[in-house]
Amino acid sequence: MDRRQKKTRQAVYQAFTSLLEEKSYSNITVQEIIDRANIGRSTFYAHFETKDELLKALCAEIFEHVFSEHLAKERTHDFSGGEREIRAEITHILYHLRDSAGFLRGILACESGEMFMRYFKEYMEQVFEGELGKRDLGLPRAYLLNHTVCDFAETVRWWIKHAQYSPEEISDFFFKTAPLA
Amino acid sequence: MDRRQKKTRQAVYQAFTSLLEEKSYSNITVQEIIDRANIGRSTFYAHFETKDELLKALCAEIFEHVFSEHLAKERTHDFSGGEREIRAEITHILYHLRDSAGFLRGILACESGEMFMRYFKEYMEQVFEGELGKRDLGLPRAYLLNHTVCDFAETVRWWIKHAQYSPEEISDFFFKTAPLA
DNA sequence: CATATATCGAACAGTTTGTTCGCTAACGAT
DNA sequence: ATCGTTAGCGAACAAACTGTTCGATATATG
Repeated sequence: MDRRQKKTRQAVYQAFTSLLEEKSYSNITVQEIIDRANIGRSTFYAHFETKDELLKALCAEIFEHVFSEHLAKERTHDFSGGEREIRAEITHILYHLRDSAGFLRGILACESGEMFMRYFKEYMEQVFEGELGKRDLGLPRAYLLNHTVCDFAETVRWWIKHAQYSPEEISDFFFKTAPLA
Repeated sequence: MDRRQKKTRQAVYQAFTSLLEEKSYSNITVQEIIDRANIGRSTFYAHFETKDELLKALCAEIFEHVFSEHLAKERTHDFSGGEREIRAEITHILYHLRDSAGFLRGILACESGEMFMRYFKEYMEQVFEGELGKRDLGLPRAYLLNHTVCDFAETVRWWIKHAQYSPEEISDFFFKTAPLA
């Protein structure tokens, strides 16, 4: 990709995340992003159709990082077998998420979080897809998957607000109630 | 309150909910609400500062209804004792929510569903406060409460999207994984 | 160097928002 | 029934934001 394009995208991501740490998503205007990124108006629209598309692209970038190991595993069909593996994977993801805590705090600050959470859950679905408990609780599979994914996502959200816990502790919390056995 | 004011508020609520059944919150403009409610522009702004304030007021109105029984119980210090009572109460709340399903679909289908969910969870905290399982799982109480509240809220959100289930079935689903025993 | 392409930024039309203000209509207390 | 008070009306307005266009300029890449 052209160096200029990379520079522009980087400036936009940077401006956007720094704005997200100050105010909620819906109160941020394209104009503010443009001003802070120091780019021309038409340049922004050459890269992103809307503010929503920008958020989507940014989330994809973040998740590319957070889920990199999982996606690599999937590509090589190296599906994890037991509970030990999924525990390790979850803890791993939590470590990655902790690195982005600043950005997450901004984007999860109330209203703005919804969209991030939606994308996050999409990725988590892939992680939990084959890991749902074998014990049949008499629940629709779709319900169980949604339950587990939301459980984890809300655990992460809670963690961001109560930052005193370690990834291992949070992982423990999650597995104490999750129906993954 | 002045009859005229009541009439105006009613017209606005009505217009807003009917719009929410057609399109998502963020795509509804104040102008549309005004047009459908058949009121003057300045009249709307005399009642509500912003669209968000309107949503807030409407949520408060809805919850006043949905949680009326629970709030009455709390006022008379008639705290429920066993699992049977809380199950009945949850089912009751689900029945109330089903009545507002059209409105909920609109409000949950976008970014600002977050706002509704936040208010909803606030109320649900009161409901679950004294009902957390006695079995100590070694989890912080704040975590457990958040987990349970989010679990229920997400169950409701899932239900709105998969409307083929009855309140009783959804209540069963919820209690199969909830740590309330 | 030469060609392609990214950026710039001003200008534009179209929306939406929130406020103001003079007028009219409805209310409710006496 | 009257009368002072209050609510609603709606046109007009300034301000902000959006998304697009276009010619000029700067930069990248082969």
